[in-house]
Amino acid sequence: MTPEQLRDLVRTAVGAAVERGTLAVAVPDDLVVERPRNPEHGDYATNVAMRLAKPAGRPPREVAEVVAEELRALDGIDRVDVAGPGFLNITLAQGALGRLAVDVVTAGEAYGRTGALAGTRIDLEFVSANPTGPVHIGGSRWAAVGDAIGRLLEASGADVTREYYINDAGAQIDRFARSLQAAATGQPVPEDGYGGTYIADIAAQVVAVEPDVTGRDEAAQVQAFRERGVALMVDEIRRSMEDFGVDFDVWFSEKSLYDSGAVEKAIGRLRDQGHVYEADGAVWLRTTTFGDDKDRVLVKADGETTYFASDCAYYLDKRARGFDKVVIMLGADHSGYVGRYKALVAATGDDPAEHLEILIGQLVNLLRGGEPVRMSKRAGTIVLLSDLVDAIGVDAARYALARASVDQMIDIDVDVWSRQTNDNPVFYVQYAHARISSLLRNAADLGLPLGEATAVEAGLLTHERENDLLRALAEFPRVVTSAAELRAPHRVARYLEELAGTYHRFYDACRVLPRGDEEVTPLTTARLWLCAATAVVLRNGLAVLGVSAPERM
RNA sequence: GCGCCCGUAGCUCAGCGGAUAGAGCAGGUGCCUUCUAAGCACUUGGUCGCAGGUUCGAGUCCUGCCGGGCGCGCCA
Repeated sequence: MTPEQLRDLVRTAVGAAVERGTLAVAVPDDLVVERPRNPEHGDYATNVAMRLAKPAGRPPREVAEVVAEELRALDGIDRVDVAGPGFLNITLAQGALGRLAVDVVTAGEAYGRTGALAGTRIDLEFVSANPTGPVHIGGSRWAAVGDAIGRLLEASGADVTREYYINDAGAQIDRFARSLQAAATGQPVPEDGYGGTYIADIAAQVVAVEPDVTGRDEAAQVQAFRERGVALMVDEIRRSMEDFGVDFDVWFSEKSLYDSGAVEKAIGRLRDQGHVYEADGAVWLRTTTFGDDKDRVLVKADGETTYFASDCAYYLDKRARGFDKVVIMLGADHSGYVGRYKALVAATGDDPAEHLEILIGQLVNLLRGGEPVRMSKRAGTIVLLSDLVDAIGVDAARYALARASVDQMIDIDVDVWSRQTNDNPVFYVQYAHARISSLLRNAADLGLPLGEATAVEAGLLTHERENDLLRALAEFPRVVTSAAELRAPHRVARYLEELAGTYHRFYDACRVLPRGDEEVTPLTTARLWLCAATAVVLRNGLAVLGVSAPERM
């Protein structure tokens, strides 16, 4: 039995009491059934009586007794105790809990998935690093976390489009193009240009494709380096994302919004809606109407449009593509962007609370040997996502980046991370999976298939460690659901660490396979199912994080 | 100055109003002729930054302070 099923039983019990007239309240729909920390408090506990005490106008413990009485009569419940201030401590009937092992294996990949967001189309934008250089280590966090959030939303049934916004318009792209041109022609790095070694690589690639490029006039050269260079840079970024296990569905060009006239149209639309005005020679969007700190410029006095102007067009484009919700993940260095973006959405006539969600994640702190490293594209002290992957591998990198709350700043010391790969909890989790895989291989070698689900005597799983493991497995769907709701993939990681620990302790205490000439018993089979169920949950959980579940280590 | 985030064990961090606050690492002591020891058991370690408030109950919510990070451009 899962906590969800038990919650339904509790609801049924409350309803029965109301029916009977022993309790005068409305049946709550937000009641909580959870696994108590202390095993003496039963398999599950609920605070429903404490929540109902006030509406019922009776002491919590009295309400608890009433509900407990109804609950005891239900199927699958062994005992119900009233404890403390009014908790109901519930112990499930033999077998009701163990049956979960069979249910999990049967559900397989579907275990933990829900339909909570079925029918919702979500556009999820993350990373979106400028195509003026490779993705550095700061962007790696958003790659790991953003993709995991996408997987979580998908696990909740949402239709997710992963999107990368390519800032291929504007001044920084001009600087990039001029830097390429300078590198190709042997000139020094321009003022405010980019000087990393990758610039020379890209420049050489452009020249390889267009050997005569350096013979053209200045403007034509810069033009060619801009187009070819950006395309090559985007290719490189795409490759590093793919190598990291992140596949974007859409690579959206900012420049295309200008080329198609979408930016002009967006400004026109906002003007028609009465939110645009002119002052000091510039065109402004009156975002203060919608709670922003100050109004924002769309077109500068020199006639150039701002980044914000293309954002207006970009948002409208996303909505026109049919997304119900636009989610954007940004680093804390862009937190000032939230207010104006919400205002923009409101100005278009949408409700920001419904259609927009901006997730802010704290920045990574890059260290080397304990010393802070200041990254500079000019000085070449840039540390790349690929450097991290080369050092510790995709699994370890993704896991380490995703296991921290995005509200928390994290230190990445490539030296330390490289040296201490065995300290990365990912291996603890993966090891549990490899261990089970090995055990199931051995079982197969002994001619011990799992067999028919109906034949499993789940009631035999009565050992304390077995119960711990079953309860942990039962939690998984709730962990996924809440992690998805909170956009907090780190919760899945932390859960997996607990599950792995629970499994290791079970493994230590409960022999699964017969040794020597021992006989195969129904308990052997039941435990095999329990192991298989654990492997399923470890796989499903790791999959949410984009981390592999190895069969051997 | 204003906005957002953080402050929990020696270190790095979990803890979406619940019972005796947890994990990893670091330190100490044990456990492999039997399913993977990348494991397990035991053990050391806490004014949950400080002060008020809200309530049956606060690490969690509110207010004010202290300390740290980020942001407050006709930059991106």
